[in-house]
Amino acid sequence: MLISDEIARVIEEMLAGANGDLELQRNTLASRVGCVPSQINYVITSRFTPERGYIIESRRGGGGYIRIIKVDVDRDRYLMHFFASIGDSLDAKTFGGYVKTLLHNQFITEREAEIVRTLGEKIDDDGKRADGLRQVLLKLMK
Amino acid sequence: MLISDEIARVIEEMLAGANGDLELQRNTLASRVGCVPSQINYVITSRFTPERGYIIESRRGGGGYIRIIKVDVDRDRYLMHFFASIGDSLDAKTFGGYVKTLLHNQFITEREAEIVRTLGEKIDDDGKRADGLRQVLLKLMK
DNA sequence: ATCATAAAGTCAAAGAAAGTCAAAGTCAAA
DNA sequence: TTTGACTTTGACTTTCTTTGACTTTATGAT
Repeated sequence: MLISDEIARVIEEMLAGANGDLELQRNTLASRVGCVPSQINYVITSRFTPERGYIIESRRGGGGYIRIIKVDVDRDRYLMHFFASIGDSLDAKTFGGYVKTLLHNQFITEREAEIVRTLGEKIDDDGKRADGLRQVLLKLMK
Repeated sequence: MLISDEIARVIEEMLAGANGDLELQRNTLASRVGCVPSQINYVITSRFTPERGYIIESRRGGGGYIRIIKVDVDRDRYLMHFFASIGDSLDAKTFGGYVKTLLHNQFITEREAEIVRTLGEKIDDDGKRADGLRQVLLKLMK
């Protein structure tokens, strides 16, 4: 049984008890579960990724922390479906369509749509475009 | 809980009760909140910066004080200046700095900042990055 | 003018967290 | 049995905070 899996289990447990919004101390967790601190980073980057619906924030120095937010993708059928339907590649035109839909359904404001369109135009790669849109959605679902 | 955050909280509170123009005694505040006087300076320089829309004045000696003014910058003028300072090429880090500044000065919301950051990460080219940010600003200035 | 006192400012050291990265280990699949 | 993905470890880096000794500036009394 892997330590990393154990760490992930503990984090998920804490996350559940914190309504999907958890703030933890890296060193504390590391010593509690018995591993080196940097392994916490490994677990987070390998398992609590944006792709899987997690948002990570952190701060160093005194009073530092790591914040893990679980985006409840199931909360909204529509968004979930939307999210899934994006796929891993998106040409510019389709991208625009998605933005329009989001705006229409009031998931984003007009200003936000402008920003997404404008920056979307600067992305060359279809994969990155899909990735970007999915990540934006995750942030907004917070 | 950080003492610096507590100090910042107290200052903001006083600032609110003083219509954005506050004069305080460093030593008095320090002893009230229980820290060394120089920590007040630390909090001011790390949190009440011009970037975030504060002006600091002070005087030493008998009857000395620190004055903190929360300033509301003129939107269009500021954006214009900002716009000009971007230039035609922007590395990822500088881009992030600009976003932070816009957020701090409340020209964009937290959500909008997230969008800009997320999509900004998907842009490879320094020129396109600068271009994108400038265009976003133009949209917001409308 | 000079000196005592009262502020605030500066700066560097120490402390407290988290981040990065590469080397070494594990293990299953080809 | 070699390869390659995934894991474990620890040294080193970066960021942020706390503290205190020392400096500078202002006021007022002698």
